[in-house]
Amino acid sequence: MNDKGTGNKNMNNCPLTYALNLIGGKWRLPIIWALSQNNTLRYNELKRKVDGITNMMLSQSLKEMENHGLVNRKQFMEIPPRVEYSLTEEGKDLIPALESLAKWGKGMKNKEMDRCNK
Amino acid sequence: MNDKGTGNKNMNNCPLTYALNLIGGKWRLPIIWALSQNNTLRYNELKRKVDGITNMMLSQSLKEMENHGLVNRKQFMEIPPRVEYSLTEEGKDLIPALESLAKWGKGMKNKEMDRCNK
DNA sequence: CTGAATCCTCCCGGATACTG
DNA sequence: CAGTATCCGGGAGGATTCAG
Repeated sequence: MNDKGTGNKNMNNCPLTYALNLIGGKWRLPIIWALSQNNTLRYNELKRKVDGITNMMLSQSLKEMENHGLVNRKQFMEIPPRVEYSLTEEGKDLIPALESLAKWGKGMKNKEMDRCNK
Repeated sequence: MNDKGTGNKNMNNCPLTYALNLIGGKWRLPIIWALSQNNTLRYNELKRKVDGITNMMLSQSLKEMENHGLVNRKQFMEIPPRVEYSLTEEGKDLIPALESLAKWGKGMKNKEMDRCNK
């Protein structure tokens, strides 16, 4: 399996680095975020929510996250094809941690603006 | 300022992405971690704690994090030169969020091993 | 509609050498 | 001791095209 994002050897025992590898990369977080706000989303719905993403990046990211147990993929044998994506329980467990990080990031952003306006 | 790591345009309003930009990259997290376990560290002490990092990466990462208000840099006008690094209050505020993420990552890692051993 | 395959570009991160 | 300067390769990410 590939280690995208923050690949690091010396901290292999660090679960933090492991977590960052799972949600790192340019698109994974936006995808998770979109999925967290909807029970299930079809491929093209997801593509529309994550603005600017290409088919390549979306399908690749989804596949990787599915392999990591973050995302459920449910395929319906129909014509036209229908595939629904959703977060697994593990994926949902991630949300609180992300919100905590987001809260911190918001604070940092404000302080940055303060610095610039001074 | 440069947007290393997970640079993303469409999610600029997302504080989560902002946070990830601050702690992304290959070395920032290991550095933060080392600093979080010591009140202050000198340059070379830090370099020894973060195994494998080069001068270039260490000084660059430190400078960026200092600019972002994560790290304090205290320089003593002495011979030989002495510089001490520490986390700012904002940097310390990050630790709980990271621990939350680490906890999640640990759980994910265990499940991955389960999958492989089956 | 839901992807896969190929090719290509850009820049992060590393090696090495040098400085006050 | 605490960094900087310069050059360079690899890999993540993107555009385009094709397929079931």
